[in-house]
Amino acid sequence: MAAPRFVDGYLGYLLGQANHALYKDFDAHVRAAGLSSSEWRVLATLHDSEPLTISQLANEVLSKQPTVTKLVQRMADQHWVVLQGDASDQRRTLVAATAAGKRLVMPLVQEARQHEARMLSALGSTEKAALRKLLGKLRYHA
Amino acid sequence: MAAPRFVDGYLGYLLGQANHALYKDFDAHVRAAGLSSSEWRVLATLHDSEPLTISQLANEVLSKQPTVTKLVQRMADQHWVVLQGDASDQRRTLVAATAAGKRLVMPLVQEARQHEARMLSALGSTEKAALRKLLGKLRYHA
DNA sequence: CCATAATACATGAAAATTCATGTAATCCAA
DNA sequence: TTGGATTACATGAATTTTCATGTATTATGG
Repeated sequence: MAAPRFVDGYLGYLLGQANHALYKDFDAHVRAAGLSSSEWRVLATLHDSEPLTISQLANEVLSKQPTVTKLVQRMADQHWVVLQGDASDQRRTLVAATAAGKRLVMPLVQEARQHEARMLSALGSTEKAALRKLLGKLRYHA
Repeated sequence: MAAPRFVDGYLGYLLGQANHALYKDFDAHVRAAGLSSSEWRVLATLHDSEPLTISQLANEVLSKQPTVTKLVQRMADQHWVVLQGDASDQRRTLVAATAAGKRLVMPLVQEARQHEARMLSALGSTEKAALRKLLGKLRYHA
């Protein structure tokens, strides 16, 4: 038998693989709706949220600020989001989902819930709770 | 109290956040060694592995085939990997880490082990085992 | 106040990624 | 066999992301 590879036991690798498995499976739905995965993450975040600043959004969607600046500019061109200055701090740009953006993403959110349920059907309810708790701990501890 | 956002309960989001937290923290070490995160993943995979084809590697590092083709070409220019045709199937290109590539990545692998241990120190040993098992299940079930 | 620092974002250039497609090698069924 | 799929990879063009930097606004210590 071959010696086990480093990556096969490495948490970063396991997390990445699990994350990718979830993402890749659902990506077809996202593309079918006419969105890129970045755009999906933005709209999934904004559709039931207060407007967020560029930086807050960058943190949410795990990207860099210039990436998000340009991403939301493209999305604004398609009228999926609106950008407006924050009156209380003129350095900030607030990003909000438009009605059109919400209409576009709503069915996907429903599909995401169903997809998640299918993925989690392999786990018992105790395991599900444990997983969420463990992921939360990891994220917090980083 | 504000209504909970969709993303805050969404598994994909939690996985992504946990993954990013792990990655972001370690990325400074990777950059300090003169590697991009893609290059780190390639060398971490190859340093204790048999040579892999481009497609196998793309699957391992969660990228697309053209991305990896060009990535390993750049890495070959720096003599971190070598590319050679597979004699038994001339369509294939095999990628292997060079001695220089291994020397470069070895200290990082050690740091990764330590970093992982620090991250996991928030969890008990039962929790650690549970986490690995759960991630494995998710990945398999996708 | 004021000068300085810090914050928030935009932008141009460079780099990386991805898509669409092309080519060559292999497989396989008739 | 052999001709049509299939597989594996490379490549050019387009897109996206990132880096480095610049500008404007807000915070803060003296």
